[in-house]
Amino acid sequence: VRLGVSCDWTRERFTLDEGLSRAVRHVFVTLYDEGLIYRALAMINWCPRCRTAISEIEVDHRERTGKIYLIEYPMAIEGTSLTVATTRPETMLGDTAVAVHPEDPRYKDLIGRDVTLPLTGRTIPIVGDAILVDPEFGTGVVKITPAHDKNDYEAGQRNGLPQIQVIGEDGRMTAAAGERFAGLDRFEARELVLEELNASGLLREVKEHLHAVAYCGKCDTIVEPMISRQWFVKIEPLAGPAIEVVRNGSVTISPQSWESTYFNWMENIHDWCISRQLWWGHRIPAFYCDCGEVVVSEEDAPVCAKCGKDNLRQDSDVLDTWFSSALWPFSTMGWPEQTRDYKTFYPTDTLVTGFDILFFWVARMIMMGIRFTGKPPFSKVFLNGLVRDEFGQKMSKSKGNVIDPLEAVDELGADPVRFTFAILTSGRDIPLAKSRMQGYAAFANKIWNASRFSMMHIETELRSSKPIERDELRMVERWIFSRVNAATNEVNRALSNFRFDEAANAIYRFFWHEFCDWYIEMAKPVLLGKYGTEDDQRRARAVLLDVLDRSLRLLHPFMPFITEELWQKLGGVEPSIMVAPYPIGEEVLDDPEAERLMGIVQEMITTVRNVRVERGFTHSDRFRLVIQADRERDAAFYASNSYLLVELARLSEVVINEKASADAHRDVVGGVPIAIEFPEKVLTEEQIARISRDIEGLEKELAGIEGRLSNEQFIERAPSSVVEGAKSRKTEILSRLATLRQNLVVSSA
RNA sequence: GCGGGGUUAGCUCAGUGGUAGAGCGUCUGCUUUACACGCAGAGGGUCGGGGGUUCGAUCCCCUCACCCCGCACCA
Repeated sequence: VRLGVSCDWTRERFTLDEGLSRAVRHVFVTLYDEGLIYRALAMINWCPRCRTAISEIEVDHRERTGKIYLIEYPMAIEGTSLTVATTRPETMLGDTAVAVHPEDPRYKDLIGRDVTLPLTGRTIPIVGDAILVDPEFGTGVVKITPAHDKNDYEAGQRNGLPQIQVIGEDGRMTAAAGERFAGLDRFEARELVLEELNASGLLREVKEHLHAVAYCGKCDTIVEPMISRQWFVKIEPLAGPAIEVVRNGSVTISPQSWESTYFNWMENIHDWCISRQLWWGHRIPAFYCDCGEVVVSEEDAPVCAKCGKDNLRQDSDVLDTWFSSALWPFSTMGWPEQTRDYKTFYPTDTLVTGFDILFFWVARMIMMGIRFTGKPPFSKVFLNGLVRDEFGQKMSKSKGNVIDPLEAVDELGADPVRFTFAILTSGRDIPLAKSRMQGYAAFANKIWNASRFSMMHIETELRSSKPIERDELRMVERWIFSRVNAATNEVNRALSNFRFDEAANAIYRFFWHEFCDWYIEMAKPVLLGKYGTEDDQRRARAVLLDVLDRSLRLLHPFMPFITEELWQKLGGVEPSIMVAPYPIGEEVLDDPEAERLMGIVQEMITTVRNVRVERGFTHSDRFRLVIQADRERDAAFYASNSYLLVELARLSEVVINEKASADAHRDVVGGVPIAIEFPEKVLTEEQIARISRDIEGLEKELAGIEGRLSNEQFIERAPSSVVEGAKSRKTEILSRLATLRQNLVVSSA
């Protein structure tokens, strides 16, 4: 809100609202009836701290250098032994077999025999399992703990092994782990196991080992794989159509590189464990009857379908929060009723969110949306990057590099903060920097001051006065219209591609470096009544207002507060800039001739300023500028606009097509020769060196161009525009070289 | 291991098959009557290394190195 987000707060919704809860129950029951939701005993990820099952994507895998232990399991008969490798020694208490590869010549004859499980004395079999065992890894012998490892669980199923649960839901060892271990925390148990193994000489070796450890995404506790009865969504039938809509383009993901990530995940998707042993959430609408019947129903208190009893016990588990979130686009609209809201607002257009919830939320909304409404919930997804600090590091309290946006808003204002986010959003992570925000606070200030200046010269009634006659415009006015139109086109194009950085940059560049730095300065002589007629002045005011108005509207989404404030002061037609039409490009404003001529004027001004500094003249020294215009039309243009050069380049006089004094500084700008008549004849060493450097650079470039132009294949194969470009550049370099050399000759005379 | 992204100016990042850009920072001038949160000017890059395609590669292809991020993992 403080950043200027405009929402319809009457539509605020919470996933536990009654309407949304009904949608959740309806979806659950429907999927259950279709067999897409099932309850099963399976290996799941258990967080011993949260005391709940969590889904695959809530588990974070992190690389850790831990230890791997080689443990000797004595053979029952021969007095020999097998050595297994493990990173989790405490789980050996629940081992029900050891496995070897059935083709491994070292061990294959042992399959079917037994080993004694140390510390417990239990006898467990040696089995052959080609899937579980990689003979190249470790010792080629694997201990199997079907109750506490996903791969071991599957191997256990394949080999008909019993499961012994030695770690409980609280992360402590169970009675099945044996008296000495029962009640110990799983990590304390690990130490004791190692101690005892060491004491009996069975711990053969301890090595450093890099492996991934699974952590709970919410609380960072190490996850425990466990066998547990949970509810699941059979996800593949839902994933298929969700893959298809992205593949056929009915849903696009920007930046596009995320599409492959999406496919990669969706094509290897696992069934979704949706039950949670928490008290907060949507209760699972499953009811159990004493007679053993399970009733899944949308009703609050269903009766048993089999025996008719009405005192059923509801499942105590709740649903994963993402289950209800997946329904958000339509559950918030009153679905499953065909409400007016639902028909009006579903599906929507664009979803903007963080890439970190692409799987948690976006993918699931697409799957559920298609399944229950027949349409994907949106056609465009824009994923913004993670906000990082100015060096690209993740923000964290411990690093002390956190920038709180709200504090920044207090300090600098909402507009600069908002603009900074926009201009940094290129599609990757956002390296947020205080200096950046300060820079755009300066921009806000610039907007304020430019508007203040404009308002000094604008009369309010201009708003309603007759439209500007294009035929009457001066070249500089045609130019600024052409430029504001180019900026408008660029902003619109960038926004439609979700390139907020390009859009913000385009408006920043235009407003500051074209409108303020050039146009306002060029308009001043007329606005201040120094040049031109009263008509000229009136028209200049109207143009100023028009361009400022377009700029503010263009800027409004990026800086809502300041633009609204200024708009109100300017007295807009609409009640708020929020409802004023957003500018779109108008071809009639494009003006290549104005851009060409004004480009040359600007370059002339820059050249004079530049040479002024190089020659050590001050701000107030004035010189005469001689322009050699080769076309009559251009000559007329320079003549009628010479005041621009006089004012902005601080000249005494501009003359066209006259002979310049022999010792004038000569240059060529946009093909137009100019001469600046400085009062001094002799250049300093430094100035000569400077000119020589320029000459050297041009000669080098010339050599390159000549090399290309003398290459027949270049002439033949390169597009003619490129060849022509090279030729004209050559001409320009030659004339610039000639004039620069002349400057040197004069100086040595 | 599989997949994706990155390596461009001191810092953070845009960018294009045809003479390298921005913001901030740096340096030098300037009380020019909207703005010193400013104006004007300047300096600064073998576009990660190597090879290839091309008339021409920072851009396309291959390869190597390093850095991120997913996913899957060898107990």
